[in-house]
Amino acid sequence: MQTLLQFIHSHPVGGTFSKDDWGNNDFLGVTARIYKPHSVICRQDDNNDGIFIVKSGWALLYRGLLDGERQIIDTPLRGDIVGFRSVDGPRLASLASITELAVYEISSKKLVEAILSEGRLGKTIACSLARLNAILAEHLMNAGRRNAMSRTAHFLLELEERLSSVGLSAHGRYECPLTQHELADILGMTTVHLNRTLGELRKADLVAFRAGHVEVINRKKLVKTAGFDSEYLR
Amino acid sequence: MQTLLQFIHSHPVGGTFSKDDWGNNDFLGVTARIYKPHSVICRQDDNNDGIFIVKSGWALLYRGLLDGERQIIDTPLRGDIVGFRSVDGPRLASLASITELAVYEISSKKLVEAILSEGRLGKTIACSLARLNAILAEHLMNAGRRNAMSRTAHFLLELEERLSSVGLSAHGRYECPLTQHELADILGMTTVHLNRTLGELRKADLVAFRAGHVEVINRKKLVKTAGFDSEYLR
DNA sequence: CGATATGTTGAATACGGTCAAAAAGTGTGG
DNA sequence: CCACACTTTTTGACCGTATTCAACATATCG
Repeated sequence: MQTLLQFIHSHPVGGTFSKDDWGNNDFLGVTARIYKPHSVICRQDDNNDGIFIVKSGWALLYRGLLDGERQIIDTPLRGDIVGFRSVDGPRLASLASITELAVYEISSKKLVEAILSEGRLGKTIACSLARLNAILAEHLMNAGRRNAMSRTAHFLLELEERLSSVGLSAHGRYECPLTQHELADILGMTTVHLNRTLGELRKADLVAFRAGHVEVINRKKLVKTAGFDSEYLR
Repeated sequence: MQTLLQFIHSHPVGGTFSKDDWGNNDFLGVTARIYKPHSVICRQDDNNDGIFIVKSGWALLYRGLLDGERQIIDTPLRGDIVGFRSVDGPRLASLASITELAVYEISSKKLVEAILSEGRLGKTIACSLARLNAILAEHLMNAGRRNAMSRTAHFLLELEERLSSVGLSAHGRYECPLTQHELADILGMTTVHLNRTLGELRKADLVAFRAGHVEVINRKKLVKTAGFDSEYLR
């Protein structure tokens, strides 16, 4: 069973981690816990303060509204850190698995202690948060200022880029287990409208999303309709 | 002229900073630079890598689309840190002043060095980023899943809370120099529709936004229409 | 095979956008 | 203090994108 330490040193774990930045803490010895597909790893408003690092699989980080609507905040992938808060307090979002999911869980308190004693770890965490920030800002642009077409196109290109940086995409193709319902909750639109939009993207030979598989067909045109620039994912 | 060090130790600078967390770095001796209203402090795609800490005044952090639309990502206020990136590279967003604005600017490189040698600073920066994360996630919920009414209500409540934590709001009243056009670019809607929405909020005696001044009238009903819970701002 | 989740399509509706113009506010110089 | 220009706010009429509701088709799974 691979420990967190071994995972951090293993081949492509995003631009997030550089080796040796994690000091020598006991939590590096933890092994990943495996969750079945569609299980809830932690729930919004819960009071446990663990932090998760995704080892493999797909997950959803989402916040619910009182009226039952939800917005998916992010789809944490291999190497992403989830759940760091600036203060003690209940969780702001829920985390659920889509596929089988392996995550390392470490105590928030211990992580903060480790940051305090090892500057490089602080930098690592700060950089990971800064990247998530950039992603959230781009999602905000999506929801606020792009129409259904370019929004959808943009997110599919983002996924490709993120997956490819952890070795899970190549040649414009990748596996994507998201349902259209989940995609809609990411993009802030209805399932029905997303479905029609995906249809249009397919008909225009830009990108095909079907059966858990995405294929970029005409990258140039797709990038143009999306207004996509991958700089924010670096 | 107050140095960054003195500022950090001065009375309410959010929950962002705790005293003594900044170690002993030369950049703590910088003094704030003053910008006139409506000046551009830095521009998206620029290659300077400075980091800004707002001392006083209102600013806008925004990203532009190719078609000329823009989405305002955040309104950094007293004590907020702007511009930290996970990697070297061009700026992802522009920063502009609305009012006269005083900001400390420090070199990204020096800050990272300081983080590496002083764990407490890493923690401080990480916490600041985590809070910004929470704010961005909430803005994403706004744009994605709340209608014009509750979205507007929600943001006005957020501003009140954020301002109050740095001593700039009390008794449900605060100064807010944002134009309706800027507010619309924050909320991802058009000026015209925002104007009508503000009218409705006023007519319903929930909150009044006029002449650079906001007044919460019926907090209970406002919180309810917004679905507002301030936990994410802690 | 039946049950449930997911995807697809159609028709009616609504929320917010677009376009245009007027009213009110702000600032500047004569 | 007024005239002028400019920005910001407000209002009206019309339009379009995305939502809603509903039905049906197609996978997926025990």
